[in-house]
Amino acid sequence: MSAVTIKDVAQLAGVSPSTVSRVISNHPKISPATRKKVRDAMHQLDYHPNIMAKSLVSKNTNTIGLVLPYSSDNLFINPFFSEVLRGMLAYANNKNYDLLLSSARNQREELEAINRMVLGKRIDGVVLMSPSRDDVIVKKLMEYDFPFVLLGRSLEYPDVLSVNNDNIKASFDLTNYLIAQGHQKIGIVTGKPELVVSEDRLSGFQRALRQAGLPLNPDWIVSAEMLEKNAYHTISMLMNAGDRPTAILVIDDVIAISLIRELAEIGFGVPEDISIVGFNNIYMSEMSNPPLTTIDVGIYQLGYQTIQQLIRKLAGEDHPSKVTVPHRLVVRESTK
Amino acid sequence: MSAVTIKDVAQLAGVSPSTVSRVISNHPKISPATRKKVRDAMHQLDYHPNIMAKSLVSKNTNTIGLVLPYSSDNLFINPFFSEVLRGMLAYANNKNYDLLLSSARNQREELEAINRMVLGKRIDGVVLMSPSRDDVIVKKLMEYDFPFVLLGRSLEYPDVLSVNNDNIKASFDLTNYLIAQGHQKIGIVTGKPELVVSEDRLSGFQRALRQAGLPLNPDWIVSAEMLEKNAYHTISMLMNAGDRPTAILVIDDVIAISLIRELAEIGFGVPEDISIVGFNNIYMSEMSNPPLTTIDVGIYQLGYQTIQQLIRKLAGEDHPSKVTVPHRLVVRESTK
DNA sequence: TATGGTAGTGGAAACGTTTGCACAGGAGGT
DNA sequence: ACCTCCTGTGCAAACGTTTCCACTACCATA
Repeated sequence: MSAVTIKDVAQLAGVSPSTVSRVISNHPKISPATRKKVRDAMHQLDYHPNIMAKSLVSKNTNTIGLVLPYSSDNLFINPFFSEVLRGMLAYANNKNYDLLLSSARNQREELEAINRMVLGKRIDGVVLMSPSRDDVIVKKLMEYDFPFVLLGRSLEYPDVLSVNNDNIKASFDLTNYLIAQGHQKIGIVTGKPELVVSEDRLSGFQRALRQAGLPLNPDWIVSAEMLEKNAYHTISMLMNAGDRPTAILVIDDVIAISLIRELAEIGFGVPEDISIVGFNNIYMSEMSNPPLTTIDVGIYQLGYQTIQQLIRKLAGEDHPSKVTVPHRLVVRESTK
Repeated sequence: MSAVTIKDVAQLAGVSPSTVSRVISNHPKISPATRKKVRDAMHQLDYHPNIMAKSLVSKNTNTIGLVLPYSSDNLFINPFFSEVLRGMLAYANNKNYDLLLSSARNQREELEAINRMVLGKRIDGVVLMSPSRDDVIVKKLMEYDFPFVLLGRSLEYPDVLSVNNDNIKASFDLTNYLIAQGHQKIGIVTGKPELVVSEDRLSGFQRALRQAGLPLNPDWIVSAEMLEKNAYHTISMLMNAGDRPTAILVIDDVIAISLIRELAEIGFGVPEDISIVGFNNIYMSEMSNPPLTTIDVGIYQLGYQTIQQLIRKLAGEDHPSKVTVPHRLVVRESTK
């Protein structure tokens, strides 16, 4: 195991360690001759700086922390996450940052993990993916004045960085598409009420109905939770009521895809008997049977811009603190 | 930003920094009284050790590196990955390890990232997910005697850690299931030939056919690549030949699911007109329409045991170097 | 020729830990 | 009463960097 240090390089090049350090950090006043000598020595010894020692004194780690929140077991299984991560890594690696991952099974663990990373001086900034409203971690980070960015929700504080979609508008647009297709009786499968995103999508839906003067039958609102627990019963209730919806907006593509399958089991065809739309446009949505009409929320971009926000802040660059990633209606064959 | 160090704790507790350090690391010969004093002081100051300083001298980082390989754009989008990661994090976090993520767009970048982490003393061990056969990184790590584990392939070297499935057997089992269902004409959609996993699954398939004395019509072998490029044409060729297969084994669930949809578009029902089976049992397989018959390869376990292998090695524990995660046939409704 | 300025380099302290070694004090054996 | 041994603690060096400050040449200017 090679343990070549800056001193070895210095010795080989016939200069002092300070000079080597300066060459590494591209200090302006190093003579070209010295620079070359040192570079050659570094190369010859296959020198790589000890990052621990470096961060200990320079006080930055070129690392961004990411704690996967406890409420996200589904988020995690959900293909959503790996696409977000891909976007994050793309930007981070390009700027020479790495991602440090930890996970938590509950809020205490989440707080612990963050404390360990932040107070342990292990990372320069942190991404908060916890989609719920709870602010104890945010408060703590603000108190320490530690750089962080929120993914998937925003906060009124003007200087808190965040990256999000306009979920209200997205849901509004999606509902209006259904209305424009002639649907008058539209149901919805809602997500966990404690999540901001669920609330936003529900409210955009309601607003669109209201604006079009359409009714919202309470029987047409079911929760994803209910659906998961007892799919058959829930769907039967919905579809065998005297007045059944002709279209259903589903809070998430994954759930939409599974709903389509469950409808098929009971004998309802999509889109012949009922139209289904989802949210997110995950990779699978295009490949489902039938392909799903949905809102593309720019999953990759969400990840990409989250890290962009954070790294820009770390670099002291000026930039708006709230970023809204645009969404886009993708019409496929699950609607008519 | 709190900058409380071991010295602050020592001062408050009225002991020396060494003693504090010993309390932290549970040194046996510290008197209970001192131990309590120090613990109280730590708590009162909300002390968290500076991990950089700690690793600098102790020479371990409690961090495991993970470089996402360049050939894995699909692997990455593939829900497979997030489930593997979930397994990895579960074990790692439980043992107080974190994961350091980097990605690479080509082999040079991959090597660079590994060098940076390994030679930079940033990690204690590394997971290699690159599923192809190329050994330059493995050679380098062996040369340095740096701990690593292979995920998704094994190597003849006796002391190289690896976690894998028995893909030959898995494919053999899956094919035999189809044969037992009465299928005599079975086709296959193969993966990239340079991947070990593709090769193994193809060879298990061939072996089962041979053993049953069944023919393998060359027209019934198509590559996933071809399918992706020109699905319609490829499928038409397959299905409109005089002699068409009654079942198709597909190298990967994602591709199987998309194949089902494409067959539906041309007018072939699954499983009425043709049976389809996949590999992996990703989360979505259960929710597809129809639900997919597949081989569960224990994705979560693959991740979990990979990290287990590595951490055990780091802890100096004795254990077998090659782990094979068992697979399991999951019969659903895409076959008859 | 003396003076000042600048470009290039080295010395040494500092970052916050861990740990080998030394040492004080008390217990136990003769 | 003396020696030995053990328990618990402190001192100081070391880990591999960065960076402030000082210093040496050398050149240009007066």
